[in-house]
Amino acid sequence: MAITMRDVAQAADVSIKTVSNVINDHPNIKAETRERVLLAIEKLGYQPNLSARGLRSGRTDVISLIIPDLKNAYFAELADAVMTAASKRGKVVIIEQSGGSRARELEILHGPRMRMVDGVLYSVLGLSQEDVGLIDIPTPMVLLGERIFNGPTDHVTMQNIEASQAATEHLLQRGRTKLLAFGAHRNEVIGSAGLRLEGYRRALKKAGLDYRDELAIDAQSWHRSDGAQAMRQVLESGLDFDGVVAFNDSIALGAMRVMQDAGLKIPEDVAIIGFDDIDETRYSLPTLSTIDPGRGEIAETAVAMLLERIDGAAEATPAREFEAGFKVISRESTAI
Amino acid sequence: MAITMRDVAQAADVSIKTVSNVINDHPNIKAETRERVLLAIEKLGYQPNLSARGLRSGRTDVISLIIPDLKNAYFAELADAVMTAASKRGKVVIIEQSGGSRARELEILHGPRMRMVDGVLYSVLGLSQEDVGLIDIPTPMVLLGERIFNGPTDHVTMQNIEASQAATEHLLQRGRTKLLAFGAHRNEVIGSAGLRLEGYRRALKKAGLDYRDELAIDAQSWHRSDGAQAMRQVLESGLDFDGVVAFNDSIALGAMRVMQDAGLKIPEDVAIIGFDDIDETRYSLPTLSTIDPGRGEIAETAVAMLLERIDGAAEATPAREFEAGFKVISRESTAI
DNA sequence: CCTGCAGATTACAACGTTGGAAAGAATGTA
DNA sequence: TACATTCTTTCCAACGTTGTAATCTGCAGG
Repeated sequence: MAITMRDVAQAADVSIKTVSNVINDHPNIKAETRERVLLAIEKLGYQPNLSARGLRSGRTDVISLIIPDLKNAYFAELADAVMTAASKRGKVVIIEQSGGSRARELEILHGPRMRMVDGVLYSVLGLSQEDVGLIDIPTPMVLLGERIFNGPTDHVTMQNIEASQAATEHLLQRGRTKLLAFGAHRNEVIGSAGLRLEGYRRALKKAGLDYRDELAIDAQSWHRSDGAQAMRQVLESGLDFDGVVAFNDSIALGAMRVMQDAGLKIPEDVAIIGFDDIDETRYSLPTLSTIDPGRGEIAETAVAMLLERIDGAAEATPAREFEAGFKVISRESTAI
Repeated sequence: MAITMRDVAQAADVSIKTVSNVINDHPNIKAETRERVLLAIEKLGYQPNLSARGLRSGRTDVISLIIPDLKNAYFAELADAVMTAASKRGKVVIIEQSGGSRARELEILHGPRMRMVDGVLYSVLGLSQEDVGLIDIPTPMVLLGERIFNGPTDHVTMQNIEASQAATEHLLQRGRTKLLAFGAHRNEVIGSAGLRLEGYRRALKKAGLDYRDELAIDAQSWHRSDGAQAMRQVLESGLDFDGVVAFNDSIALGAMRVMQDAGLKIPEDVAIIGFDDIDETRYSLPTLSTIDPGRGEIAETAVAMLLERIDGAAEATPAREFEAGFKVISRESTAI
């Protein structure tokens, strides 16, 4: 049916192996022979069978990206960055959505699909630190995110504490002192919420302010609706505040919307800063100050590390931790 | 190294083929044997080698989704819908981003990666009707979008004209008569822009209003920034209007932002409706009325059609055209 | 003219799985 | 008991490619 190496070999009057050698750029091929083979490939429109290659060589040039949810702008942008980085290096990406569910993440990690890819980028959400033993799978892996540290694999993340501290200081510098830590998970120590809360506390402390627990506002999952919901409760409770450090952009946008509905002016009455620098923050009303988490750098580094593991180039290297640089992006929502 | 069927066969004391038969649910296997094999699989943690299976059977259970850009909310949501539909049927999805470039789309369509997937869902942007000959590839394919009609393959799309007409009527019913057709491409006949403009015209005509060319506002690519940019020009020009039919949500949101900056009240001064029902429209200020294009139905149908083609179930059936149903979603931006 | 050697090409096996057909076991019928 | 029939299992080959090792070619040096 389809054209195989056999057909090319026949057309170019060489052996199948020579065709393979030409395709794989092996040394010691006469220029004239190479020419002839390439011509035949061109003429017949030959395309290699990647399943066969995968079977024989153990490589598929496919990597898997496990993320909670593509509808979430942060992950959509991360996926884009990863695919771009992978594409540069000749790899394609299979995206697997976990929904952030523990069971689903384990299912994916231990499913047969893992055997079809050369490696995995795993953005952890469902598992947590005590599950560190469960992520030791035979497929090369690079971990993303803040849920598991010091695992058996390379790990790429952002400077959560430092960035959150910087975001908080950004508001403090503008004279705001009654700052909500918006999107906290109080029982969490690591994890994005835990680390960002820690950064918030450090900034307060450095400024000589007391941490007040009632200013830490819970919002379990970080969707826009959660931010809206949480802010509605805050306003009802009559809590007094003049600034919001939101732990991601989506809840910041949700909260902003609710505050505006309630007649609060941003940034005059309340200044607000988010986290992630999703595209939308540049177009909201007002535009949202935020933290650029270095998504491009994260994706590039993660893909590069993964490929080193796959190639065995980093064989001897122990598990690495990498933190991308961040930037405070100042926009209208804190332009006081 | 890894566990193969051979190991399982040995452990269960049966032949390799019996293991294969059990895995593939072949008829005529003694319950006791099946039990024994499954136990061995469990015990050894066997995972099938998908490359080998792909080579032998010609199936990989992977489908490819070609879209312009994952950062675009519409496509992120479409990708999510497609992956969910595919996952239900045991398939995974490789996403390929084309950037909407003609060259890149052709490269993907004719690249070797096409041979690794069972089928393709191709959301056309770079190619157009006169390229219809170029999309006749050996891999089963279902076309998405409005750029190419009556191609050699199945095609799933939305009711652009009808939906745009309904959106326009939605504003007309609310007493607005000076409506911008926002995001038009005047030279286009088919394509989303062309069809949506046609729907706009039909609604005007039906209401006994004249089509005025100066109200058709160009915005080439439909990103938020294009909407903002185009609206800035409209406002500068002093054009008089009281309603906007935006041809997608992103440009609607961009335009809304610019109008608000200029002191216009929405919906009091200008009512606006978008297209696509992306998540963000539920949280913008004001929330944006829009058209739900039936994304879920589109994804489900497209995947189902593709699988029928792959299975050969629709072998005899000629190329099909399917239009998903739409809904007008009325929100604050048109709540007059 | 033979030998040695590097460069170029090829033969062969193997990767792990499944399709097809043959062989073997179990059951029913005369 | 013998034989036909059905169910169950196995044997063999093949999918298209690449790694290993072997072969072959041409040429320099003695």
